[in-house]
Amino acid sequence: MLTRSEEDHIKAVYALLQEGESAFTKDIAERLRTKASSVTDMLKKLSGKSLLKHEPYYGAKLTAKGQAIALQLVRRHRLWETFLVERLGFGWDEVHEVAEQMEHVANEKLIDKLDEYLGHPHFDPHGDPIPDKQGKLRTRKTKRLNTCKPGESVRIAAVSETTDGLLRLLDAKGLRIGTTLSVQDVHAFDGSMDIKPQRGSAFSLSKDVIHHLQVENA
Amino acid sequence: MLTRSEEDHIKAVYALLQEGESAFTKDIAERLRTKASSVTDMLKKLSGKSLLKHEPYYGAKLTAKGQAIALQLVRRHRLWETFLVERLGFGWDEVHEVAEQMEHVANEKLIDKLDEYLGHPHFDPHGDPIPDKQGKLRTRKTKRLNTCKPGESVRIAAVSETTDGLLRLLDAKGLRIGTTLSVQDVHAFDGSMDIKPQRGSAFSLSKDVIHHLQVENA
DNA sequence: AAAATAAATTAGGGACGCCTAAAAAACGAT
DNA sequence: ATCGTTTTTTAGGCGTCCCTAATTTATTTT
Ligand SMILES: [Mn+2]
Ligand SMILES: [Mn+2]
Ligand SMILES: [Mn+2]
Ligand SMILES: [Mn+2]
Repeated sequence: MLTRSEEDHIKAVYALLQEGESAFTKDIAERLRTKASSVTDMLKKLSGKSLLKHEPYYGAKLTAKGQAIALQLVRRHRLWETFLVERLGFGWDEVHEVAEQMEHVANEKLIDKLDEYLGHPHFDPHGDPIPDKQGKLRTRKTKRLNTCKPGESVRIAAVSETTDGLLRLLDAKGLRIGTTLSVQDVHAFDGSMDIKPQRGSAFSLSKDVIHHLQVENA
Repeated sequence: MLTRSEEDHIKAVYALLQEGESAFTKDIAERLRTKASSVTDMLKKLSGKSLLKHEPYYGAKLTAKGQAIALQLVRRHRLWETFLVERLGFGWDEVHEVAEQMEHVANEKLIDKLDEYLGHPHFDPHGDPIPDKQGKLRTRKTKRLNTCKPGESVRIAAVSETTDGLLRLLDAKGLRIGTTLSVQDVHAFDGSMDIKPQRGSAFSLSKDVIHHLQVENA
């Protein structure tokens, strides 16, 4: 049985490995709002449990066993987020912290039944894929909105590296998962983009917003 | 913010105070499957936080503050149990351990929304009352089935001091919350009782079972 | 009232998860 | 190649929560 702290470290390593070759001490510490020395301690401990390989000074990578655990945690987190939004009526900007706690409730039957209750969803409220019981992720070909050219028509598939503030801004602009929009203009000066949702009139989005939007062709 | 262990100790004290004047170290330890010396440590700590009063050698009583916390914990525990049984389809003998973990997820909005989602239930799957947001408990006048006399007709209101084995036995006999039955005979020899459910034929229940059944007049 | 027993507390210690400060290693820029 | 900066590790320590063993207090028996 893993502790909450062990689980959070494994999840942080997993997330960082999505971005790069190796998960570095500093980045793990930053994610978990802890100190590098604490992370080193934990990497040693998890390494001893064969959940990851720690190459001192060169970061950590998950073992197959560690990755399987990470995927289960991601599964739990995203299923609970889905439950909170779809059943309890939480806003998509309110669920992360709660799911961060709920993901540590360890009971296989609970997650199986929750998954079934929700109708085996493939994506969470932020558009992130939910691993199935075997840890398999549904992949899609998406690109970031900032890479799109004027004239393109796309659908919002996910919001990446979400923060509550970003999600509230999107809410305020009426943008959500599934919203279809066309790119009207891109301004080189500030990297902003003029877009027009399928329903509603056009408006502008800053560079800071558009690179968080993962879109797929409409 | 309280730790899981602190919360479990408060809940144990609360439960024991339902039975007696004071909650004793030994009984708390037994409930939490820990040692008396560990309990003493924790009682000191909680006493320092003004959540209970510890009279060395004479047990502990909750303060108003401690009792309010205990009631919120009981509320969370029983709401999650209700969710697990009514929404996820768990058996009433399977939910205690899971709820024991979920009750420690601390988020007021979560519990408010869960309560609403479940339709503000007043009783959990075992017939135990669910405190409302203010900690108020609905009281009923119930008695234990072993105190009933032949000829009485009663309804099962709750199962007290539940264990999974007891609940499975009741399941097997078709007895659940709300079942109406009449007392046919009581055998002084072994304390067993012959009962007849409203629908179905009569059978016998052992002393060990009937004193766990809280009933109200049908 | 003394002895035996039961219950609770104190003393001391281990594992864990976190910290700060110091030392070591790696990296980037000249 | 060396210097300064950044990153990581190591060393040492603290609070929590748990334990066993020893001691103290309370209760029950004789
Ligand atoms: Mn978490
Ligand atoms: Mn999410
Ligand atoms: Mn608990
Ligand atoms: Mn219950």
